[in-house]
Amino acid sequence: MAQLYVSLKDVAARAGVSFQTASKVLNGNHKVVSEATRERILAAARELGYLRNALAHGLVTSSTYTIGVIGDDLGDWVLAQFVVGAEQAARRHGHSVLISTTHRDGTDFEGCVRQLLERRVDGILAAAPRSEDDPGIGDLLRERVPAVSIHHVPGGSVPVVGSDHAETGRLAAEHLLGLGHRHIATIVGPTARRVTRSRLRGFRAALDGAGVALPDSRLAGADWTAASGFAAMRELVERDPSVTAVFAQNDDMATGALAALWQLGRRVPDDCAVVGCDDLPQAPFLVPPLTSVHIPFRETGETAMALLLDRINDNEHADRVLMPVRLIARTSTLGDLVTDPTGPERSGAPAAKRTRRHAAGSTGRPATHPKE
Amino acid sequence: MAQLYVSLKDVAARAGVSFQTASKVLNGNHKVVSEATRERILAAARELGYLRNALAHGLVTSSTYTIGVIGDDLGDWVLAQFVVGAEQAARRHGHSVLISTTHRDGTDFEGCVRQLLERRVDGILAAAPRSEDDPGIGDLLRERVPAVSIHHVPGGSVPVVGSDHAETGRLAAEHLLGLGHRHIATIVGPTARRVTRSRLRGFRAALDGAGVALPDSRLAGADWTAASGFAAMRELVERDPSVTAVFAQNDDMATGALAALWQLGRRVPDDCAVVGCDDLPQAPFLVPPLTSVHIPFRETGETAMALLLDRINDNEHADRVLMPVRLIARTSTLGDLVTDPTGPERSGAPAAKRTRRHAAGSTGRPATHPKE
DNA sequence: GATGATAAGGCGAACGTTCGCCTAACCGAC
DNA sequence: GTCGGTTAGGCGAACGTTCGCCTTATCATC
Repeated sequence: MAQLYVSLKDVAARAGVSFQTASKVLNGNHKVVSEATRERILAAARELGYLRNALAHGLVTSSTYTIGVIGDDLGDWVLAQFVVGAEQAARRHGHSVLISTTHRDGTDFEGCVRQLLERRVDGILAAAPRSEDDPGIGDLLRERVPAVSIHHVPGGSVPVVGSDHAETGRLAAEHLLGLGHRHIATIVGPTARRVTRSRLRGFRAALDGAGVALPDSRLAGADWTAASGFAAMRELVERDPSVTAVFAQNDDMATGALAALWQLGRRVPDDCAVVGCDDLPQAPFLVPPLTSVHIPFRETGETAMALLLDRINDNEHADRVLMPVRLIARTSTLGDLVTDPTGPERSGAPAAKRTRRHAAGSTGRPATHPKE
Repeated sequence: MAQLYVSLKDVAARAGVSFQTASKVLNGNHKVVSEATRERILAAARELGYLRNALAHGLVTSSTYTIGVIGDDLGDWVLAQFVVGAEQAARRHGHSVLISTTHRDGTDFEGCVRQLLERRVDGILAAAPRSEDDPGIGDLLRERVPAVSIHHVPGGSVPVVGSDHAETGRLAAEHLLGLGHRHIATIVGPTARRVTRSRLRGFRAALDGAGVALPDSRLAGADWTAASGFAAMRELVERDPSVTAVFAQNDDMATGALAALWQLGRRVPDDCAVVGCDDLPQAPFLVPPLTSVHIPFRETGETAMALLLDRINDNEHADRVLMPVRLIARTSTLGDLVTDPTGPERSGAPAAKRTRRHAAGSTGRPATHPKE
């Protein structure tokens, strides 16, 4: 930490030129000096360990090659995936990422924006679901720099990159219907969230299409956590013991549901099938391996960042992007049809539709399934 | 995005003062102007939406109130927790966080440092386990700004905040020994990693102390993923079917181990108890709920950032901090003793030590459960 | 009525860049 | 021997701040 940073002046002095000339050379402005002095300058920079001062650079060019990312809580695996994807895309284009997380209650969005704008970020990427219906957010994001969000932003003019939530619900419903289920329940996230409502809409529409009802007794609210999924599942079974399948709107809640069913002594999927959503990395290794709708979070982040960079560079760009989702079928709905969690994934409905099993098990899970 | 940013000059013009005076007032330099002009300046700033240019500010004060965080892969839940904790601590002290992730292979550490230094961060927090034994890293981190790491850094002079890995291994071993297990196996992470070796050292020492051997046949290598834990568990059982307990060095591998045991038809914990490490949020909701050593990742990040800020401010600071770890006992080792995954956690060894159960009618599942 | 203290705020310089224009030297050609 | 063109590099200004010192006006005091 001895003498900290060397400036252009230092480099220029050592090379015997003016600092402006050094600047030109170090910016790759080839044709402006002789090969000899060019070499001298580059050598001096190298020897002195010159690192351009991005502050000064940004001050004069008024662009910082830095993108601000606002997130609610990066401790959340899903949100973290977005950010990772976004960071990688940014880095590929020579940009850095400044992160700013809202307070626990999700209210400090404005403070985040301010913090980023003071640092003169070139653009803002919002990953703040809790603020999706706050009307002020739109104004903040429209204010000074280009923005892109991965959640709804009131008022428009902020492009959104997301996935097709209704399709997600539809996939889950059709998978269960295809397996012959008719008594189907669902565990949903907070109803204030758009994603909750959209997934439910798609889910319900598919059931309706098949003439299957979704009464309130088969709908339980939760808050995305495994604990809430656990409680919701118990509640569902208590309200209507005839339920044979459940769709949880995310894998954490599905994990809780599996735990509840296990504790209640209900076999999965024989007594009750479970479909999750998100396809977390551990989904194939839950007991039993969890069927889930895969959402490409990382790719969503990459796409969102790419779109933002296009906007910043005044390139053409879409106003809205929907990433594709797909269902990965595993044991929690298929039963014995799938035996190896490490094996190749199955997509969509099982190749051979079949009625629900009742046979008690030969191998495998039995130990944990006492009713036999 | 109309006219972008307003400068101090604009504010000053509107208030009818020089921009330097406006600067003083906006920096809270109270006693230097009359109350009236003070009000006028503040009003002008508010009306114009003035936001200080952090670039210019940093240029002259040579401090940016920005901390660089280098991480290997924030998609990893554990690493993300560190970063979240760090970000929150930074934010509490008015600092922002610039993140920079190494390439997939973990080699681009130098590029990350460079990127951060160009932006003149006030300090660097390293969370890059893959570089823990790269001798060059130490030199880079010592070079220009204060640094703190949450992993070993060769060469010293970079404070490290971490947890006591040997203690972690010891806790797991003693818990299993206390339950009467004697045929104990372990699934370890990559042996190149220090954490792997330390946890193994503590684990082995505790077994040694109890006169229990840990032959190579009871040791399986894996790579932290659930898939590798799954494979390792199958291997362990195949090599030595008499094993009655296993300690996996993280919860993902433990999750894979649970899946493998389930697939093999072995009851947990009756046939084989499982202890994990990390205490992921879903651990209480695995089937069965997983006993695990809790590591305070978030708090580690907070502590590391606090230490870094102390260093930056030339306050006194420790050279090494070890965060406390504790074992949370759940069904995967205790069996029926624990019935409610949502209930209060149990810490340490079970209140009443007991020999292993053999009761056949028991199911590995809550006795409270409707078997009626 | 000169003196000195205090209050209120102006002013120049510096931070490290980029950018566009300017200059000096050299060279060949008419 | 003057002209025009090219090559190599210098130079001033600007970006938006902070900081320390300077100036002016006001006012009580001797």
